[in-house]
Amino acid sequence: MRDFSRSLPMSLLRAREAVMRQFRPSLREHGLTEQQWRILRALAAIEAVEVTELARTAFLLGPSLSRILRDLEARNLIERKTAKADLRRSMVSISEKGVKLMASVAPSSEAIYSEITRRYGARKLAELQDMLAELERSLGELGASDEAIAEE
Amino acid sequence: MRDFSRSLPMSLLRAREAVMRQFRPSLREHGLTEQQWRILRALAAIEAVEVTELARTAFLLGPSLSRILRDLEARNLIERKTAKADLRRSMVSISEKGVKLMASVAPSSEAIYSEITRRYGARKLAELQDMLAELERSLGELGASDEAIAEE
DNA sequence: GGAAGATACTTAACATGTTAAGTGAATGCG
DNA sequence: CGCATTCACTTAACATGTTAAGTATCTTCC
Repeated sequence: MRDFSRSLPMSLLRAREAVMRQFRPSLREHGLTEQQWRILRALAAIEAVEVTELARTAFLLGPSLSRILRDLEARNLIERKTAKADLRRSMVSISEKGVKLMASVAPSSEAIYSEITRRYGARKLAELQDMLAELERSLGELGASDEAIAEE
Repeated sequence: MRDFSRSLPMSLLRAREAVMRQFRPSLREHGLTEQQWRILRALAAIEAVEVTELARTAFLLGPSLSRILRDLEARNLIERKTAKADLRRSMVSISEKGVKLMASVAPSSEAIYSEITRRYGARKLAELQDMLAELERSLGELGASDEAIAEE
């Protein structure tokens, strides 16, 4: 069996950890986890979104998102309103306080990203991202999460 | 601010998830999580290891590993002995039952890996792994986990 | 050889990942 | 219309990630 330390999942895990290790301390100083930061960033780009759509863009599972939104709301970093037309849906948006928090984190976050780009090389980084995207495509078509296949 | 869905951390996260989505169902059928599987694979390659060294090879933090080893031991998949020379250290090894479980999982795991390689391309896969390894190197030198730097 | 510091874990506490089950609200359709 | 199905979330339960604190053992150095 292949030396598992050189398997694709391990390579991806280690690479991602190497990257996140750069960001976590800064986020932590601002009282944010990686996931909370993803949510704020996703929200900053739009007026309001449904929870399900937010889960897709922030790449979080529903249950995780549910909990995190509860906490972010308690901290007044986001706001929710139930949609008028469909009481099941709730629209989530970033609050003014959330925007301010983002503004305070963004500079250091940008600086870290720039430093990563500088060390690894911008061209190489773009190449890597392309290859990762194609890996996703290669696997996405078949192994998607909820294929309508008989549960047996 | 950069569209975060195209950021490096997200690219790596999505790619890894696309890969792991292929493996999880098979592991699950055998009652193993991804991390438990990593540990068994790491143990299969050697006679016995210290916990700290195992944490390094399986890429798990100490506390996670502590819990998982407790559970794997309860399931009789691994064995531990405290080292004679140093009572702090404990040597971990895979049990016979653990070896058998691995043997039952390995075929499907290998098949999945082969299919991923086939879909993405062996050459491309090797290239990707090289680029990931270099990303690690680029970032590892400075941002390592425990640099002896003033706590402020 | 004995106290201070370092080491190898383990526990604790809280946040998230993951799957299954629950809840209330829309939809489809006879 | 009415009832079964689907949908959009939320809760529950258990496993892991992450940081801090705890415990026992070992090492160092006077």
